Amino acid sequence: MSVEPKRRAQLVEATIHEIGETGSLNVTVSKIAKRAGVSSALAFHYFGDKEQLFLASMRYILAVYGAEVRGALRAAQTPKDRVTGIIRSSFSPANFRQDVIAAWLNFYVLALTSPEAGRLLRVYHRRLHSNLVYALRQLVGDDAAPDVAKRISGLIDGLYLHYALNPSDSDSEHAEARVLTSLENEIAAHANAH
Amino acid sequence: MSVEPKRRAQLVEATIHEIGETGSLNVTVSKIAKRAGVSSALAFHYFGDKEQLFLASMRYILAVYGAEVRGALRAAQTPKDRVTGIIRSSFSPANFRQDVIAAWLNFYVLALTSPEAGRLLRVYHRRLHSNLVYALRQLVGDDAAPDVAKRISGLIDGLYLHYALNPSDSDSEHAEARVLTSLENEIAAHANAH
DNA sequence: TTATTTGTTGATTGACGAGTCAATTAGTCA
DNA sequence: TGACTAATTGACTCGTCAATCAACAAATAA
Repeated sequence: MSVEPKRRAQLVEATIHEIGETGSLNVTVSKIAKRAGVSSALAFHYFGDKEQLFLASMRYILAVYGAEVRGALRAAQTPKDRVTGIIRSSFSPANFRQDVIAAWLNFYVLALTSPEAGRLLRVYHRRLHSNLVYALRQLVGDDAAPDVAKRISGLIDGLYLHYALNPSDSDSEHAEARVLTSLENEIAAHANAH
Repeated sequence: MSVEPKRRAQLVEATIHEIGETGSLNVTVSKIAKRAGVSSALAFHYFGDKEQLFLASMRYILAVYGAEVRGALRAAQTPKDRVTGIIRSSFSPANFRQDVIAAWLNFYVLALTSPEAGRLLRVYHRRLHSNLVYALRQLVGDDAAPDVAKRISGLIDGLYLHYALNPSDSDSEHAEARVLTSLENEIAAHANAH
């Protein structure tokens, strides 16, 4: 079998680690390649240029997250299980890690300049949103679901940001619990409106 | 009077515009200086190096925001006025602008590598948090206030992030309304617990 | 007037990094 | 074995940019 997929994966993972360690996109292809154990020329050979390497790394992170969400949804029995599953996925060990979060944050910045990066993030947002809306309908009603979903996903991203700035004062369980509390508030607010 | 403060202000504002336009911290000192109408050497003369220029720009943005919050708090009559005042300040025209938000986002990234940038952001977070807690005490009780504050500030930052990615699908009133709705939820949840 | 400080710049440099390319090695198959 | 392809690299180019510096202008003081 060809070694190409393996090399691509090595380079993508090295990219994420490097971004996480440096905390910025100012990482050299040489450094990434060295971490992956290959020459920089090989990175260019496989990815064309630096931006494509970044985009591949984004897709990888998004794919990992997406797989986690799908798994949680598959295992869910009740509507509430679905929502909590989505929330839990966001704070799972695979996603809620310094280097991954640093990469996320940097990809948001990248999205300001790279149309393709923006597209990827928007696709992810839409999927997350529609998953949430679908799961929330039976909990807070069809009318409220979209707005509630925006508040929940907004809170998730905000807590990511806080964690990026201050990993010490909030761990994943803390953050997860905060979002779940908000969810309870939303459900209660809906129940009271009737 | 000396021209120094004027030049510093020109350079700081040019920095923010440049970051907003570029969408990243990959802006050259020359570009910034040209926008400010001076030579790049002058920027180095006044700020020492590029990072100091960035930090001065952060302090400027933080100062503008802080002044706005203080104004809102001064005008507030009731506890609820205080909280809504803080929330409104976050989405005021001066703060909720593409270039300012792009700068914010980039400063978060900068905080990952620059200790001083991290310090500045953490100071801002703490101030925002304590302002919120103080205002929330009478609305949701002493015990709940800190947690509620975290959820509200988390939501604010998350909506900033969403706006940075997708300015079209959410304007400042939309975002503000979302946070205010969450605030209502929190207040209602507290009322129901008694 | 002359001397001194303040403001300002153009020219320069040293380092670094993206991307290219010609050349080498490893692997495959007839 | 030999012919061919895939994988890989070291060395190089070209551009960019942060930072420095020597010099000059303009205001201010003596």
